[in-house]
Amino acid sequence: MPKIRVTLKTIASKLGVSVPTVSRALKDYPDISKETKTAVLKLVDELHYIPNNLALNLRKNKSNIIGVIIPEVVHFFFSSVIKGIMQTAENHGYSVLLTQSQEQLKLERKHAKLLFSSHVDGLLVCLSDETKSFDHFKIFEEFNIPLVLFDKVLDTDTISHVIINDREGAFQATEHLIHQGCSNILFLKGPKDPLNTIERFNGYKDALEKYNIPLDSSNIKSCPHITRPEAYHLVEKVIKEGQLFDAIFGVSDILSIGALGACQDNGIKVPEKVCIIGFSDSEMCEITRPQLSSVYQPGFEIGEKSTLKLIQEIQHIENDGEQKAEQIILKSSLKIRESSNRILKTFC
Amino acid sequence: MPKIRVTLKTIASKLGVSVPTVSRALKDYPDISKETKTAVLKLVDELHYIPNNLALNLRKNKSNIIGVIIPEVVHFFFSSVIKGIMQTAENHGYSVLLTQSQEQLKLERKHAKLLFSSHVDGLLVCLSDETKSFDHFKIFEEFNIPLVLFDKVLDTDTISHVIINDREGAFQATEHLIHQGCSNILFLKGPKDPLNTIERFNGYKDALEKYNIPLDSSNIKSCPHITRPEAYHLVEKVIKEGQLFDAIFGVSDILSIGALGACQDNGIKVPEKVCIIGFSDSEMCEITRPQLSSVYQPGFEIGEKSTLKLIQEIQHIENDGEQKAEQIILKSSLKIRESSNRILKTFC
DNA sequence: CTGAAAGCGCTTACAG
DNA sequence: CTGAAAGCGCTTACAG
Repeated sequence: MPKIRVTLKTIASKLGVSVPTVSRALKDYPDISKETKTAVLKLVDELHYIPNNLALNLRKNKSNIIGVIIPEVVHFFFSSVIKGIMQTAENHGYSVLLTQSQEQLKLERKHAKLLFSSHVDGLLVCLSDETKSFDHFKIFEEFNIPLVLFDKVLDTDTISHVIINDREGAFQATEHLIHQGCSNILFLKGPKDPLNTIERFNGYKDALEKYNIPLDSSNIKSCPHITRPEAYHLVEKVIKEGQLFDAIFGVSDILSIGALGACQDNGIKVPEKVCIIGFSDSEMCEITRPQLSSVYQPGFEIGEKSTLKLIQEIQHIENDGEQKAEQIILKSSLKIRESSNRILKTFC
Repeated sequence: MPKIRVTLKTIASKLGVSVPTVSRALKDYPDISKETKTAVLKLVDELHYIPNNLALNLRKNKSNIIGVIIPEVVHFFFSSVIKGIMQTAENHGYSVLLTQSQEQLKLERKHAKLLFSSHVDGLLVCLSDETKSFDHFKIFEEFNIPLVLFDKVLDTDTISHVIINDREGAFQATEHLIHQGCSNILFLKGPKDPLNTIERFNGYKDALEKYNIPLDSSNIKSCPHITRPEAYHLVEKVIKEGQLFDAIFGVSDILSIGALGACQDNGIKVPEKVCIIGFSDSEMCEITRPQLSSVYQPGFEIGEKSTLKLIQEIQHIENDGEQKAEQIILKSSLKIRESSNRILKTFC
């Protein structure tokens, strides 16, 4: 036989007082007799009273829940972001309702609606690659529910967002390759062009320009599904066809790792003949031989900063403040490892 | 100025009918006039009415939320489990409230309480390594809120759980090493011994016994933090000290990968001199050279099956059924790759 | 110091 | 076919 949940009513009737009195005793109200307070606290403890958040939320019109829509969970970068979100949310008394768009606009829409009806206090979204407008988030704006975007965003100056400086990161990576003596650099990208891929490409271009290296469009290669075998076969094909190159820059580590494998299996020494660098600095970079250089993308920090910004907006709104959108740009940084380092070789 | 949320009241007053009538019109009640129904539906559409789940939940005493406590998010295996949970939950109309214990009993406790007060309909837990009892989950049992454990469990026949056959998986891995001609097999384990590590050790022992290989306790090595550098340095030390071995079985891929690096950097050929196999079959296994053999642990399926079991229990309870605990054991399987394969070498 | 009343948004017997 | 009433568990002005 399951127990009946202990409510304020249970306690009130056991004590012969009213429900509001119990409620007040629990919340350290100024006017409340010492006796009732201690009696209430004693019973609360004995009966293991746990407040019903559902009722609280309905009453206060506040759920203390943050909704999250993320394209993919099984991914080093995104899971780091989630961790940053969860830890920050928890520290501020919020819970996290997590959903996954799987890069589909349809699912993103569905989850936005669900999270709205669940009365989340705020929403954290990394847009799917299919998303080209903010239509489905309009209700959040209308009802003053804060929305903060991170990582993959669209151009906006009305919605706060946290991104990294993709262009600068890609610039540094490309410049580094050039400093290693490379000038014929393959650029491996995904299929569609979300804003951050475009920015990475711009960074690549910037660096070439700075060093007066003409941009060769045949050096731009696309891996529609962003998988390792895809990059492997693509680079292998390039090699077999005799196209020359002395470096590879992949917009994602997994692409660079596929490229590395293709070079190795076709007798091209890395970094001696070809330098390779990736993007994200996932844990896999330390596992390849040679270890893979990469542009570090601070996932945890992105989660942390977006959540802080969101909570700040939530509190601001609760105080009836006007809200202005803010763009937060985090710094990426170069992690040079063996795959692009012709000077020193380190191990482990 | 934020809009006021549209409620049944808004619609009722615009239409000059009562709130219950609107409610009934929306839910396809039998007795309801065609006219009111169409009028209501029209307004619902125009005003973009979205029901308030908070109110619904309070009323129905059901949240359609599943609580999840997982030790770590940034982890290939766990994130696969989470994906399985989320997809299955979503397909059945449930949302997921995700929390992370970080392997700490203290946090697990805290989250259990929080999830209880959030009135989750059921709870999915992978126990932290520190957890030695079910005390903090007792309230769920008392109030008939289903709990399903997965992966890391304690011995129980009152709580349903989904695990893999760790012992069998480890047995197969060890037997495979023996078939490769190995007989002096290092066993790398973590610090504490959660049930699944013990089972993996038992599988290792079983295989040695079957082939009459004496168990050498100096072959059992511990990596307290389960990190790659740890395993690297441990195995390097073993090599430098001249302890002989011809194979390594790590209870986690990351340990085996560290071990692989140590062998390679110390001139020990893999798999020629030493065969190596890991556990989990994470994506990293395909990235090392040689690629790492591993015992596949079906993460997505574990998430899927636990969620299905949980939902089944939730529905069973809603129908006042008695509940019996079930143990679901999923099969692991061997993924043989280069690191333990002396016969054929494959690439890519 | 404490109780009665009202209300958050919804649903469901009970009347009519 | 529809409304008035009650209630899910809580909080907060309003009286006294």
